[in-house]
Amino acid sequence: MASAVVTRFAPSPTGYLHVGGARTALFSWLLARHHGGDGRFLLRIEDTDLARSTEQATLQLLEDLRWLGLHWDNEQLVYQSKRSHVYNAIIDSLISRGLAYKAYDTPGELAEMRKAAEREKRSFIYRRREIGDEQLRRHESEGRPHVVRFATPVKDYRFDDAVLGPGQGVAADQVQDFVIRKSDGMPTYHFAVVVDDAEMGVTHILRGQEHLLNTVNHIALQEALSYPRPVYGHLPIIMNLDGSKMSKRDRDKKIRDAVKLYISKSKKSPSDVAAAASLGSSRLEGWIKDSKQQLDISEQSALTHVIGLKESDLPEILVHDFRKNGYLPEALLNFLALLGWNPGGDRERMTMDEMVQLFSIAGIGKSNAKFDRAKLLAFNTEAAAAATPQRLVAAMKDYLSINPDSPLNRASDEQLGKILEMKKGFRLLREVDESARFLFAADDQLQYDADAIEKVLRKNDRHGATVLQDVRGILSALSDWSTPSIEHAINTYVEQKQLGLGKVAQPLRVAVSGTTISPPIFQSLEFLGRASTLRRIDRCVALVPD
RNA sequence: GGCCCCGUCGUCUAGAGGCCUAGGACACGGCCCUUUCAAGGCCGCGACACGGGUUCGAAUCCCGUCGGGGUCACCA
Repeated sequence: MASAVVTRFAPSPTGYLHVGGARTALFSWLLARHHGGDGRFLLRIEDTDLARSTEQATLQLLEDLRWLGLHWDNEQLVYQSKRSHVYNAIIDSLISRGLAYKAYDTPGELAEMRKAAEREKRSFIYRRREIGDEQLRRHESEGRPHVVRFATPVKDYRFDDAVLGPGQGVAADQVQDFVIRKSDGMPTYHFAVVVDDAEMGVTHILRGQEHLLNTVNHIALQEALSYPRPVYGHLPIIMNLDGSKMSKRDRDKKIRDAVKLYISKSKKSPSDVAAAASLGSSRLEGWIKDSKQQLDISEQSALTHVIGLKESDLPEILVHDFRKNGYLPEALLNFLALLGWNPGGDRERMTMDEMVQLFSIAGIGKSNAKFDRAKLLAFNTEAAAAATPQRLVAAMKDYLSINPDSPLNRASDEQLGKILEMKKGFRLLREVDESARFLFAADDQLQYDADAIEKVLRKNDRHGATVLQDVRGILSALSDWSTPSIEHAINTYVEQKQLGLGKVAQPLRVAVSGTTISPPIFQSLEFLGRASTLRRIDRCVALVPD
């Protein structure tokens, strides 16, 4: 029997899934699925940081993973916060064997040691500091807070990385005694990750390159606990196009800049803005001043609404952001897979099944990759073009479910299907949404673009408006209200009058949509219906100045 | 700054000593199609970071320089 491949994704719950995390999850998932029945993909929630972890954040994380279709094989999710007893038992035995010890340094002392290291231009290395028995007893009787540190055996630590190659690690002079249990009694990431991976039988660990040096700590722990060493593969990091790190804070930054601009331009006070967005004014002002503070999703959308910043103006960072802007999960996944991995040769467009079949750690690259949204957009366009009508309707409904403000939420499945068909060639579902909204507006509420009216209808002695009048008569007399019949009638008119089709189509477009851009006009008219079409033409003609 | 990783078109990459006057995709530019916006078709622009070696021969191997990134938490 082939030996099993067990991979895992072990995020800490901080809300919706970051694209970097999504790629890590994808690679781990692909590796497991590539091994078919012998492969398992496990999910574990690393919530040892009690202050940061919330139930809602976990739910959001799971929502994104499900949307991507990266299903995990363990029915029961593993929460590290619920396993303290397991970790403590092991830590206590480590202490009794002299392999770990309690350390009583205060934060101030540690900071001082770090500063000293910095002054001497060397790395800060914590090694066990001998304190007398007497002082130890005094600390204990005082109940002074302490951490537990692992007494890392001092030697070279080297391991073979499946991505970066053999001989990774550090020399003996870089090893240090890291914390394995925090003063609040929770294990640190380094400890919990090693114990859990061993207990869950994880054989292959794919994670970001920022973890490369952590591996040394993990190996040292594995040796002390007689755990097998899994295969490690450290993935290149995904960066912004400008080379900065892709961070949730990018969205806050964009909003913050826009808010500042808005406040200075509109001459409104921060507290006005805060009130309009139903935020506390101290919350808003604190956030404006401190770039480390972050808004949550509902605060973000309230604020952007107030200052007129659109969702599509913000950089997508989280999987949820892409979903909200109308990307298809298969396109995101295909694009993400190619950020750091490729099957060799010129192969780019792949289905999930193809990726599963072709995936191998050997195809993972070593250098960091920049996230180019333009390419993702092209992938999405192709994925949408390749999707079946049913698939697109389902995707559109998913999009609408998290964009509740869209009037398209009133559309039936059949109507959505028609709209999607009209918009064939679209790039994003958001584009379909925004370009089809006029179909759901009230006839007497439609907004007209002044430039469009001027250019298409008023110019040249109201030529466009005159054409509209003619066309109105033709349309009202039409016996069959269907796309072919409308098209035929208009074409006949165009030939009679020796006009270009544009001279008729554009006025019509403006009249029913309010702008010079819309889905194909004849199909739009059919969709709107005769009554609406005529009402809009009448109202529009009346709006054209002399 | 110490330690560590990386370095092919603007971007993602193919390339594992001769197949490379370096291939593909996206972006960009031009043309075509066209009732708008897209989509689509065709053509084009465009890179082996630099300097030394090794070799008959290097994008591919070695060294150095430069550049980018990671890490130096009681966060993961």
